[in-house]
Amino acid sequence: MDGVECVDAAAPARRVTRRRARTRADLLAAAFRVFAAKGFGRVSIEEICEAAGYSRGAFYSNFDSLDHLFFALYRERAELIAEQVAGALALDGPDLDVPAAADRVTEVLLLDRDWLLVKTDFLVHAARNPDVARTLLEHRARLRRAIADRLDRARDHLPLPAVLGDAEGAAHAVVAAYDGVTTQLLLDRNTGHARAWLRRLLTALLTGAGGPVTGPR
Amino acid sequence: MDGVECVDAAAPARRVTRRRARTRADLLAAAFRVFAAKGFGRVSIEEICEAAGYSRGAFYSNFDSLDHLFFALYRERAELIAEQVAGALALDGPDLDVPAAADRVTEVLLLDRDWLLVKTDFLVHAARNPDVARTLLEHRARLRRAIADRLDRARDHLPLPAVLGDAEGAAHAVVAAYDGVTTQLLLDRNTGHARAWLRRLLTALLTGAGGPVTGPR
DNA sequence: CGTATCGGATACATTCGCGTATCCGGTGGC
DNA sequence: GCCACCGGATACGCGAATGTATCCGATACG
Repeated sequence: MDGVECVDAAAPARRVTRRRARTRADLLAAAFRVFAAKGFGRVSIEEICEAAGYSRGAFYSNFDSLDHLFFALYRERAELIAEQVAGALALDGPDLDVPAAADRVTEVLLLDRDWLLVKTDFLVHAARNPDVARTLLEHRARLRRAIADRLDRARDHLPLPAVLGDAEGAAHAVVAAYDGVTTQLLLDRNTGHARAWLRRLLTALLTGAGGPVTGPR
Repeated sequence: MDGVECVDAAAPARRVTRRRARTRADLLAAAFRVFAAKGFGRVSIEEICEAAGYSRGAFYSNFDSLDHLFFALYRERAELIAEQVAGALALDGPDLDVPAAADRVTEVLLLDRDWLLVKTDFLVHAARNPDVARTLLEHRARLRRAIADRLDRARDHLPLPAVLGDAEGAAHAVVAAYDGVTTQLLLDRNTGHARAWLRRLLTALLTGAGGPVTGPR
């Protein structure tokens, strides 16, 4: 309900002990598992502590509330994923092999069902919290930017369909396709289908291949 | 956690009193509002009763649990929406004006933010409950079927891009686009953008318009 | 108009989760 | 190796939400 603070404002130079960092990491890892399994909002603080092998005292020593932990967890993982995606995009040269790149990115984005679950929980949470939503929107904007840059770099070899507008627009479409496939994957749990569909959608959107008039590619 | 029963199996011909039906409807309507505002999992039974103007006794007389109410609520609304979509699709003749149809469907699907919120809550719930997921998948399949039928009816005037496969495949893509746009809309609350984007995506996917080789328009 | 039943209200016991205050063992600085 | 201190464990009180058992007014029916 209250705005989740992003920075520990009034922390007067906390000496980050080795031990402390470890328990914090343990709690985050356990929280990830528990959240994925039961869903945010169906999870008690004690459950997380139990899963991590600590007591509630440890929790309150490291986090202010469950919301804060959830937020921290999301930030951490999202950062990680973003780096991996950037890496997967930067792999090949100036010309872009859309299906191949899509496969590589898919590997990162669609393979970990637990992450999709937690991410969707966070989305639902953000949808009702403008402050939280802002953070998520920023992450998405960064992701779009990375994609747009990649598309721009390859715009000589890959002319984009006009309906999508510039590279930024195309990136928007890519993210939408990703979100759409995610939804389906959450329900049918068929990663193979999801990957194939994402590749299909991306090729259809980006290359406009197989259009009605165009002959056999 | 337990499988949510769809049929009231052991109900020995309950005489559906007028009064009873009314309170049940009131509870469902109130639940919709409360769920949309706070999210499933952050809502207590008492909150719903309070919003509906009844006591908890009334609730337990009409529903077994919060899960059951949520399930019933989703079924009711989803049925409603499905009918409206079918109506919007059936409107024009054998030839299909994609942007116009998209606009009409959008009107039904994207305009009610509260419904999107509840629907996403339900998605998250279903993602962890195979039984619930099955119901949602059936609804989606029915929606896809309606779209595919519509596309089939217009396949003479609207040749589909080959990458998407048959009409069923194209319908799959349409739903994915819808889901993707929904996600973005939940975050930025910009219905105008969402509608425009859905139209863009659908035209790009279905007509393959503005492809790289094709000239202006 | 009387009565039997139905539907919702009220009251209660119980469980669960939270946040805090305090304690004790291990860790790091010197 | 001693000591101060940090970090996590334990214990406690509290409030909220749940499910049930019982009561009373309304409603339908003869």
